[in-house]
Amino acid sequence: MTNTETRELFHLLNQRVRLITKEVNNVLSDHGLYHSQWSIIFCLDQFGPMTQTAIWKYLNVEAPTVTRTLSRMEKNGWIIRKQGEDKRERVIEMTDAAKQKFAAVNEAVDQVEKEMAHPLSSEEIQHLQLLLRKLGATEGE
Amino acid sequence: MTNTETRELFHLLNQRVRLITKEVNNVLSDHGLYHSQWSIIFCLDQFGPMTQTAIWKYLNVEAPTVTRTLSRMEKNGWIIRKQGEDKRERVIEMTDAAKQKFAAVNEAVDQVEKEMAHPLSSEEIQHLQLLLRKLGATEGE
DNA sequence: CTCAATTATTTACCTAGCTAAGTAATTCAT
DNA sequence: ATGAATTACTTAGCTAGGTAAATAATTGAG
Repeated sequence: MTNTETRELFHLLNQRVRLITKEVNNVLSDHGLYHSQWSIIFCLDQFGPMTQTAIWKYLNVEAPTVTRTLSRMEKNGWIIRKQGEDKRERVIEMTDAAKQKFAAVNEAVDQVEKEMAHPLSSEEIQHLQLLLRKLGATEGE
Repeated sequence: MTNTETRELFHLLNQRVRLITKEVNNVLSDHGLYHSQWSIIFCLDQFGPMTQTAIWKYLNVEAPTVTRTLSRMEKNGWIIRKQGEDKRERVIEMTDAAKQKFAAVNEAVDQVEKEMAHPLSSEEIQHLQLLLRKLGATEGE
């Protein structure tokens, strides 16, 4: 019985995330970005230039994923990679073009996210966050 | 202010789903399956032989995604495709081998899911489902 | 100081979402 | 009954997760 509940929950989770990603990608396509590229831009805006490791650790993604996405973004003129003090590191910065576009994209994303979150009250959003944080939280978190 | 909350929420959602998928994939790898392949097997067990369209509609995924995944599963001996009455349709069935393995895999997945959901009470799971259903629910849903 | 271990990034190769466009079978309007 | 529209599925090509293994730079133990 409770197994069924759990199944449903995970099924629902997957569906929702796909739906949301799709929606966000759709909005971002007007700006020539994809969801995960945007998440990197957002990260860079928030923290300033940062190392690739810092990025993938923050996004909770594996290193090769970030390497690949950054390559695309570099090719498309969103970011540049500079060599760090430690010569193994590559420090990622937004290009001037990216900085100029940031506000508009941010606005658009806020818009969709607000729409999608609209059926929920502020308290519900907080509660949802709380429940999600509990879900799948093994010891080390 | 509320924008930040929303951002965090979507960020968290993505992270959780990735983490969960990873965990499930890890368990499934012992059985030679991946998460989305399992979701199809589960579907077939529940509803019996079904058409590809029925599958992708149920899973809320696009048709080509299912086509590809089914090809892999066919190659690996999990399913067979039979021609339907309507010759455009292909009816998908689990193989005998798949049916034999089903119980063990189901057990293993239940196990992980239960572990991951463990920090949540039954009420919390119900509530989480409710909140997720509200999220991103546009008119047509 | 030197060499083994660690760390940052990359490469290669899986799976799995997506869209756009194609093919074959069926349905439906005329 | 025929031809246009629809439907089921596929193919091609994109993004983005993941793991395993390679390379280059740094750290650290002796």
